[in-house]
Amino acid sequence: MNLKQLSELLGLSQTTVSRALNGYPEVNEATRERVLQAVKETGYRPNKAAQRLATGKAGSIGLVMPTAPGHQSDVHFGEFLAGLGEEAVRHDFHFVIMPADPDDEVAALRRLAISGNVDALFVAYMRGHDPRLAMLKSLSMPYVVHGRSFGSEPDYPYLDIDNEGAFYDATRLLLQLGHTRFALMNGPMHLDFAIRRKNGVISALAERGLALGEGCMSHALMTDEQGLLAMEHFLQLPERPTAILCSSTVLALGAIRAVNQAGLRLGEDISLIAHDDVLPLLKPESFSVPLTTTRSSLRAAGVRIAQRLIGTVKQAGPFPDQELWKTELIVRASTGPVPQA
Amino acid sequence: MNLKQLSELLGLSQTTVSRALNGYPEVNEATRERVLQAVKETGYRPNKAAQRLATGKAGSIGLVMPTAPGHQSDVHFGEFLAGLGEEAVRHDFHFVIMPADPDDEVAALRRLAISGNVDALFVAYMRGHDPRLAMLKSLSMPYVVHGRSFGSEPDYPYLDIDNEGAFYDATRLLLQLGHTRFALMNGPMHLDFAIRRKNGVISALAERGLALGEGCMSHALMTDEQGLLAMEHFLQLPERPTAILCSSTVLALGAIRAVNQAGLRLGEDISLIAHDDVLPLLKPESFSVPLTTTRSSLRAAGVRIAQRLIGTVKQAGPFPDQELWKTELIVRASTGPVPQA
DNA sequence: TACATAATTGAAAGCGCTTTGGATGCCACT
DNA sequence: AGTGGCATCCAAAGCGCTTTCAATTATGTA
Repeated sequence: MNLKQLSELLGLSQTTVSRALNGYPEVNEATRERVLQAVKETGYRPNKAAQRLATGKAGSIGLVMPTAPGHQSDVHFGEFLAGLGEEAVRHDFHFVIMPADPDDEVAALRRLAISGNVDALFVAYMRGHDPRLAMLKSLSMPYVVHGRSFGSEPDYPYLDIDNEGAFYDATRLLLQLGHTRFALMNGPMHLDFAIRRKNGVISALAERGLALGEGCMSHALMTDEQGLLAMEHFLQLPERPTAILCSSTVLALGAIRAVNQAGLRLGEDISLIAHDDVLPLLKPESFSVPLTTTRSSLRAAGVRIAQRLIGTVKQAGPFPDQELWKTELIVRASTGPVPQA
Repeated sequence: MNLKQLSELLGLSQTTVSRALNGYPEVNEATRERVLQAVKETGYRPNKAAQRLATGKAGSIGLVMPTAPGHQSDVHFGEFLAGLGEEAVRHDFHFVIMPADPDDEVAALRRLAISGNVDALFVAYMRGHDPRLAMLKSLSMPYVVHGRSFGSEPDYPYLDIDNEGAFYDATRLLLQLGHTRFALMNGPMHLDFAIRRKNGVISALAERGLALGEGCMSHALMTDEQGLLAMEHFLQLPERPTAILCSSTVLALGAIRAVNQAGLRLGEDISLIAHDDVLPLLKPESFSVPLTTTRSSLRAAGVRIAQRLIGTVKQAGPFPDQELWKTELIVRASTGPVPQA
């Protein structure tokens, strides 16, 4: 069933039917009723490809998903997607996901943009000096970046959380508790958030004349296994750190296992603060020793970015171009005063 | 830059250029070279919407993602998607994800199909007597179901793992170790896999004249928090179970925390077998007590389903319509002989 | 009653691509 | 020279929708 058939059925022109469907004012209310009724009865749905071709709008936002054999999927991706979806469903938008080899993201993004399948782009996993920014700017298609790109001019639309501030605050809390030997368990080194979190820690320490010790910084994928390994490493250090900053509750999971296995007590022998993306599968408050965290909902960020993206496509008023969300520092039981030597 | 402009630039007809690009044989090799060269220089990309309209093929597979405010995202979804993506990227396919309220999945699936945005559908989160099957059959669009629908005639294309067999085998192992008091920590009750796993457990027990005790079965979202709660409940039972079957390593995470908090030892006081979807963030072998598991890679299933879907769209030979994958039972340290009373 | 104005409706021209159904020219072959 | 076959190429017809421009009818005004 297509427009032509439907309009013949109704004895109307395609024009009028199309207008009735799209809410144009110049069509008689009675006719509109009739059309709507017929749509219900026939189950007619406009062909999106044709609509897309005619209007240039697709009602979709595009994103690339890094993937490859052996490339580990990322919990955070799914959670973020849920946020985007939550908003998209309200506007009858959908996503076009372009899977791409992690080495090929720039090209994949360009392909996606040019494909004509999407109205706007969402970009994540930002890196320092990210090469995608230049490409995006040249594209004349709306986009929003999740995160920022350290080292690039901040003249692009983004939504980020204050990673540096979060880890600065977390570090200060631990300093106030008397800790002096710190370690940072971070995400992959090239990612923007990792860079900023590191800076937050370093600058808080520097204010007290301290620094991260030798071997007290790890960069790894954020899985529990990597958390375990990193923590085991920290615990073997001659000057064992007493305060751990951790980029994810997933990492913390493994880290805490290592602490337990070493016979140490979390919150007493070792203090730990993790960043909490509010993943539904892992609640810091239900850890056996509830975790002190810096918190910011990944999902909420997804919702917000979808709002901005969809709003821009629909020309629904101006949105702030750049948003930096503060994180909350929530103190629970995994942090305590430095143990007496 | 569109086809018309490109062809004018080359002094050829759109027909010839189109053919050159799509590998038709009736175009002179020299001309084809020339065209390809021009494409490189101009950066021309065919408009997908137009291609879609003309051919009826979109190079995409569609899926609906259940989402709503308050609806928890699911780790397994992301992992599965990674598998789909891994295969899709090889064929230059992409996904169209339709977010939908969980109550609205049938309609969302239909919208997606009719939208003309996709060539094939992938369907997951199957339920008993799933209403989507009838709709899919009426659709004349290729699809593959991940899982099955208990209670429906198995006359649809699917890929499933042998959930019943897995939990049957796991239960038998525990029976052989002398356990008699069992509990099952399952996923949401309406989901097909949960039904079959339950059946596997029940039938293995029945062979020994045993059954699940009162209150020894939980159905919940597969998060660590729910695992914790369920296990706490089990441990308070007057006839405390000694053998736990668990539908996910994520649930196991919380469950084990409860075991530890109760001062019990995993693999001694309590034996536990979990189903392992091979999530990269949670490796059963790196639990402090490595987990005995039934294993089947969710990601591999994603890859396979993508193969079938894309193969069908590309008409690349026949695929088996129904696949049932065996799981592996991998014995590690979380299972041991029943403790002496 | 005559004419301007508003309210409805349609015809037809695209959107950018694929593909059908010829053309055209060149060659071998009889 | 005449014919058929082959290799190339092209014009034009869609695919299903939106939208411009124009036509028609209904309404209101002088």
